[in-house]
Amino acid sequence: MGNDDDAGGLRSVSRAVRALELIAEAGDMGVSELGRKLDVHKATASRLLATLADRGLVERDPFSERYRLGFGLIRLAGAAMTGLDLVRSARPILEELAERTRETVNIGVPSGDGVVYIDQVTGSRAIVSVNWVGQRTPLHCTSNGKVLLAHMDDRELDDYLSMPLARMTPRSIVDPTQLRAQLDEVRRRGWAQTLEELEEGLNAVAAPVRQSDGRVTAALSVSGPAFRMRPVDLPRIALLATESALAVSRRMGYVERRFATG
Amino acid sequence: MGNDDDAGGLRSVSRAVRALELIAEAGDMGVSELGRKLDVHKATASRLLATLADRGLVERDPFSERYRLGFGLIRLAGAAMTGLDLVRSARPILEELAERTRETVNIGVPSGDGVVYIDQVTGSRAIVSVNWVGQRTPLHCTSNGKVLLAHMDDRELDDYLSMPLARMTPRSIVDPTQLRAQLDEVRRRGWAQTLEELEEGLNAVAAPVRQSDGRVTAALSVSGPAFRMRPVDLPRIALLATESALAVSRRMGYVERRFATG
DNA sequence: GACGCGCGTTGCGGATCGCGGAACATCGCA
DNA sequence: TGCGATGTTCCGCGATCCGCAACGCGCGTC
Repeated sequence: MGNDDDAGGLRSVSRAVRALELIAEAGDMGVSELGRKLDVHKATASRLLATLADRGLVERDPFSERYRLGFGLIRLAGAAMTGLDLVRSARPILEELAERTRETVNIGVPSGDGVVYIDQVTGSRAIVSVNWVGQRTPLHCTSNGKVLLAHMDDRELDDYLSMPLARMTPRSIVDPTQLRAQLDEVRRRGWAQTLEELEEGLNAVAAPVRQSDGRVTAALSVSGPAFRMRPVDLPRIALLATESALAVSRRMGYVERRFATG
Repeated sequence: MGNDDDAGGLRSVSRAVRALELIAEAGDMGVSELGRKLDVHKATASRLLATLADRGLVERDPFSERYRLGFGLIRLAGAAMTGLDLVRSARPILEELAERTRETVNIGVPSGDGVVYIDQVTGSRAIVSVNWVGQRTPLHCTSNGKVLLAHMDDRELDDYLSMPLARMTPRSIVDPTQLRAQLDEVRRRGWAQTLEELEEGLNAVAAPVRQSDGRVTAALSVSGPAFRMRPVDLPRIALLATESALAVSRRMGYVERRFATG
């Protein structure tokens, strides 16, 4: 899913990034295997991996001799996160929200045709804490994703809906018309919800985070098990999420307008 | 610090990674500036950044027009972390340790001439939770680092100690002889401590995590404010940390030997 | 043990791709 | 308006990196 082919740009660099993505998807990779997937000679793949390993972006398992993503990436990502003022500004607010709701709080941004979680705070009631940071999930079956879709340009939204929507669970919304109706509601009331649409037993609500120019560039969600986050509970939780999202937006320099619509 | 020059390998790829590291250090960067630091023509830097941006590893601030690290890196790092069995295995144990000590727990691995934290669980008493994941800190003034140094090959250790040790606080150990004595103690009693050597007011203890072959490849630490983690408290906390580290080691396939020394 | 098959790593020569220079557009500033 | 700095695009040439092939290695089979 999301094989964005080979875009333009410097060839080896492009190829290197592609290699990293492939390894990320597969978990690990051998030289010849990478060569086949990149459609290059295995000698080329070998040299590429050697370079990446030299720089610490990949490393080889001592036993299987296969390549995996390396710690260098984690270091770079750490710098990326601290460099992103969004994470910096949002952190304390996410923590407060996690404390108030006692559930897991995530903040995500659009990336490709999905949403990537860039930070997470685990609530005290979370039984098993899955770390979603860095994960990419589909837009149409996550609450964060619905928020982002709801505030997307019409053209982009049309593009997205022109592709078939993946069914992750029986309750995933895969009908574009139905999804559009939901997105209208999201815009109207200011928050989105998902009811076991990504994973069975997992509900969530999300609210938009705005940049200083008012554009929605991120979304903030509270998610938890369906038995604790029943549909009847969601409006209350969503209110807290909306407040927090607004607080983050303010930190990003957003000031509310007094226009009724935006 | 740690400008590892231009190592071998494919040129543009090497250069691209170098560029990412430079941007990580500086926070953000312009085209010409990068060109100067990489010692290439600005046209080259422009193309390089365009390619990286195309692939999502960097992105440009809409206003300042300067480049920053992008979300693509976070996505890759997320995959790297879930791919690393160390993080997977350690997570629940870190959480248990954080709950028992109510302080912040980190796990780190050596990278270059420092230690990189690859995962962290924030304890409930942590006042302000700094996210260290992805950060690189010097070996000689962190408890994790001391553990790693203590179990390093003699040659590597000599190399490290041949360079001057940075003084981060007044209490940093910068005398190689004194540090060696501490490392002996770390090996003997099985855990390391730092007393406000990295940051004033911050104490920590750490214990070694071993791979299946017995080599120490990571370290696990508990850190907190000096007034809660007084020197007299450290042995008790270190005992917990050592137990947890051993539990992680076992999950990695390590079985204790009955030899007195190793 | 010989053989075939797959993996990964090195030389090597030659085509390709990317580098550097230059020109151009833009912006801020005096 | 001129100046300096930044960033992008075009073009020709040459270093670089690719594909080939050969080699070493491990594994299973005949």
